[in-house]
Amino acid sequence: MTAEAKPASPPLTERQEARRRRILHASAQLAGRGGFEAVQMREVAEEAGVALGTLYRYFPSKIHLLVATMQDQLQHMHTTLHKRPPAGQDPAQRVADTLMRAFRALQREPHLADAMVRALTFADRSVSPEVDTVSRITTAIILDAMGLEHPTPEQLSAVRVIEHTWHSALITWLSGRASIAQVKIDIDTVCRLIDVTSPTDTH
Amino acid sequence: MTAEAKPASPPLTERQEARRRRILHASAQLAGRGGFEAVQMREVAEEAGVALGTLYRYFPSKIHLLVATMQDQLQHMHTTLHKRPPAGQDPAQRVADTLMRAFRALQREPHLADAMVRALTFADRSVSPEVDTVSRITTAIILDAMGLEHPTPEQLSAVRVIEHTWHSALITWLSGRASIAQVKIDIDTVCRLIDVTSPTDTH
DNA sequence: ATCCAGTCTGAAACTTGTTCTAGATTAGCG
DNA sequence: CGCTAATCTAGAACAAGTTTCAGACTGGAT
Repeated sequence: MTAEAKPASPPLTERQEARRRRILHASAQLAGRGGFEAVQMREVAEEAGVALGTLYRYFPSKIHLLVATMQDQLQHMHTTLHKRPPAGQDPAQRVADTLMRAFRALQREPHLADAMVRALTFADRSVSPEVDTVSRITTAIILDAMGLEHPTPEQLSAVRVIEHTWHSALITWLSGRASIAQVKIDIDTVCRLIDVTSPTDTH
Repeated sequence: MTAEAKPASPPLTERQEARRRRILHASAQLAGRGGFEAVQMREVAEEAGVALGTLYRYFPSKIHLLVATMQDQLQHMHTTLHKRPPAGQDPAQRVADTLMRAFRALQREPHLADAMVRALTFADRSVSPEVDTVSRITTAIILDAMGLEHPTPEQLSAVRVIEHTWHSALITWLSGRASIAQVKIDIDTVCRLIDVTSPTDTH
C-alpha cells in the first residue's frame, strides 16, 4: 500500500548499497550534532569512509543528501507509526495526535530536524523529484491517520494545507520564533479543516 | 496602526540611508534576474557602489540582506493594498483575494520571489528578529483584509496557519511542484478557517 | 581649524560546497 | 584467467560567502 519504490535505475551492488547506507548514516550523525552547517561534505565523506567524488556521485549536492536523509528518517517514522496507530475518536484528532507525536520525535533531535527541514525548504527545482517523494510519504502518513482510502479533492487540499502548516510551523519552532505550545495550537487549528471538508459536511 | 518602526538604533546619516537604499535596490535587481543564486555579495557591492566590507556592515549575511529585501517589498505591497482594499463580502474571501493578489504580484517577478522566500525559510536563529518583522507585516496584511481590530487567540492561530500555508505553498509553486490553480485551491481551503474560528461560531 | 572616533575602501585570505583529473580498483564477461 | 568499462580514491582547483586588515575619509566636538 505504501510506496516502497526505490528508483531502481541501476541496481546497486551490495558494496554500493553499503556505501550509500554509510553516507546516510554519517549525514544523520553529523546533522544530529550541529545541524545543517555541521553537515560538511568533506566530513561526511571521511566519516563514511568514501572519497569526496564518490559522495557526489551518490548525492549530487548537500541538499540532495539531506533530503535523502529526511526520506530515510520519514520512512522509519512511517513504519513506527504503523505499529502504533493513533487512538483518537475522530480523524482530526488522530491526525493532530500523529503530527504531535512526530513533533516530539523531532524534538529529541532538534539539530537533525533543523538540517533536514532547512534542506527541504531550501531545495530548488533540481531536487524536485526527491522533495516530492518526501511529500508523498508525509501525505501517506496523514491519510493513514485519517483512515481514508479514497479522499476527495477537497480533502486532499486539506491534507496539503496541513503539510504546509506542519513544515512551516516546524521551521518557526526550530528558529526559536514559536513555542511548542503554539505549534500544538496551530496544528490543532489546521486539523479542523479535516472536519470542515469531510463529505458529510454540507458544503 | 501598522508598525512602521525601523530599529532606529543608530540614526543613519543621509548618505548612509542612501547607501542602504542602493544596496537593497541592487539586491532586488539581481534577484529579479537569476533568483537566489544570482544575488552574489560581490556583485551587490559593486552594483551598489560600495565596498564588500561595507555591505557586510549593513547586512551581516546574504540571508539578512534578502530578508531585508523582502521586508522592503512587503512594505510596498502593504501600502499598495491599503489603497485598494479587497472588496469581498466575508472576511475569508477578502483574505483569499488579498493573498491571491499578492501571489499574482510575485508571479510577475518569480526570480525575486524565489530569492526572498528561499532566504526567509532558510534563515536560522541569527536572523530571527528580521524574520519576525516580516511575519508581523504579513500578519498585519491578513488582519487588515479580515477587518479585525481585536482578534481572538483562536483567530490569531488561524492567521498563523494561513501564513504557514502561504509561505509553504509559495515555495511549492516556485520549485515547480504545484500549479497556480492548486495554490489557489489551497489558499481558499485554509481561508475557511477564518469562518470556523469566527466568534459567532459555536466553538 | 584641528583632532578623534567611527566609517568606508580595496584587496587579500579563509571556508566550505562543488568540479575536475590522473591513477588504482572492481565488476562483469568472454 | 585476462580484458574492458565503470567505479572509486586522493588530491588539486575553483566558486562564492565571509572575515580581516591597513590605510583613506567623514562628521562631530573642542
